[in-house]
Amino acid sequence: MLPIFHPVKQVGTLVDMASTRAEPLTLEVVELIGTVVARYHEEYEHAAAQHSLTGAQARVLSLLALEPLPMRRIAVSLRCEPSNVTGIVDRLEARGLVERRPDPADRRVKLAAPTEEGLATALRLRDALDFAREPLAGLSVAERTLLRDLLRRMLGEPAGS
Amino acid sequence: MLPIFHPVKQVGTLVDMASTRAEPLTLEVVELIGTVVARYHEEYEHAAAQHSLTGAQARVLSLLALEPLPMRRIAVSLRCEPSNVTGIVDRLEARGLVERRPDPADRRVKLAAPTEEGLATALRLRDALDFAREPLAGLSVAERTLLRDLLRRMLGEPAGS
DNA sequence: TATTGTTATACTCTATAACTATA
DNA sequence: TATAGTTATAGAGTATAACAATA
Repeated sequence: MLPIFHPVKQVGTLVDMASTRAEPLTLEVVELIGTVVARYHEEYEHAAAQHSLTGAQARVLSLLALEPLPMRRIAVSLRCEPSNVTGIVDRLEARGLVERRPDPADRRVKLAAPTEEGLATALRLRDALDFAREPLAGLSVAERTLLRDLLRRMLGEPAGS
Repeated sequence: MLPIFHPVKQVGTLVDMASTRAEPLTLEVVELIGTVVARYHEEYEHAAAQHSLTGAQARVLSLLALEPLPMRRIAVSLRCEPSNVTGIVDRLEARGLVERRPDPADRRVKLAAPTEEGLATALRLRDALDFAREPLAGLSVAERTLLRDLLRRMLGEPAGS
């Protein structure tokens, strides 16, 4: 697994409650997705913790590893209030993983950018996130293609290759 | 979507970083799973918020709706320290959604159980979690079966029906 | 002694509102 | 006037450590 995110812990509760709305197959798929979500978060939090980062800090650092961003844009990506980003970047900056630079085009803007050490940490973080990559290796190319198309359709995306 | 969980916000960052380890197909599946995870959490948090519950509170309430549990068991399910459960159950109890009962078999134990109102809230919460149920309806039975088997294999579970 | 639940403490994330400096 | 970022504040979740009651 690679992307982003936060805490998660438990699986399989509501699904078990008498449901009159969905048949067993659908419920089982829902349950499996719940398990995937749980696994995903555990992997992510664990990988972050290995670098003494919280989930939010790891998300921001990973985001900035792609490109430096204004504080505002970080908030949009994280879907949180801009005021929260101040603290998260403060902590990353205090650890020397991120720095704030002025934006030549707009003096109101501060661009958060990873330091060399921050970039290295982000790369190591990514390599630690093997949740999806490893289990996916057990599927053939045809199966992964199938899974991709099914997930795309489930997410309402175009199914094409 | 039904089960459990917590915050999540952003998708698709680390995946985009130059990866020398996985080919494009696998990375795309990983990205899609990240999107599923994000969607899952948004749905869950939104459903919880509709009942003025936090994600953690909704998780615990949903868990107890299946069966009353000792505080310790709740902590195990949530994968957090038992001391945290005290506060979460406190808040649910203050709202009249949960109550603490003695365990006749062991006087050290307190069983957390949903009140009638708590049970009703848990059921309404479940009904609000349509993330998986609804998009899954767009897949045929054969496709859902396929998705189920692929997810099972990805999670290292037996693939049988 | 070991276990259950709680309390006390400290840190992080979160949203809201008010503030500043720019635009 | 509007926007970017910050500060101040308060609530919630989290872990750690120490505690009382019970086993």
